[in-house]
Amino acid sequence: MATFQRIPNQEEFFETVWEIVRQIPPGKVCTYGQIAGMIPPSGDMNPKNYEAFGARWVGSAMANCPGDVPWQRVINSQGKISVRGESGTETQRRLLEEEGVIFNENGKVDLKRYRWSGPSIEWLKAHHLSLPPDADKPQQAQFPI
DNA sequence: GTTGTGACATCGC
DNA sequence: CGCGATGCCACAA
Repeated sequence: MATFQRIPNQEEFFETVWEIVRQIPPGKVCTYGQIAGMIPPSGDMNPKNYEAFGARWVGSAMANCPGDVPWQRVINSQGKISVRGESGTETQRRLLEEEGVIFNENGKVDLKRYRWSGPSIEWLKAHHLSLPPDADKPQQAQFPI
């Protein structure tokens, strides 16, 4: 495994996504874009394009994820659930609430509080991944609730 | 080979 | 804050 700087195919990409998602601890959430940002784009693709569509591929990976992947901890950048299917949305919300994640009146999660900082640097290096852009960035923003 | 579409992100109104 | 439009990749039919 390991040692790939570009994404040979969708399967590799999916595996990497799943591996990252498995690192998310209970009670924490992560955004599609954040995960995509940890995975270097394939050499064949413009970084800009990857940035625009990488998050979707993460979503595709979730749609086909194995049973041991905590997919419920992956939400969109708005702190909202994007799972297709209403039953799926309910399931995801319930699972997160079981882990202690609180949803506000708008059905959104406070990302500033529950956002996963990302895996350890060593873990990223071991998988030849990039550091999340906002890993150590101080989080100051609104608190809509 | 063409068309449709996706578990997204961002900006504008 | 909510909703609509836009961007523009890869894959399935």
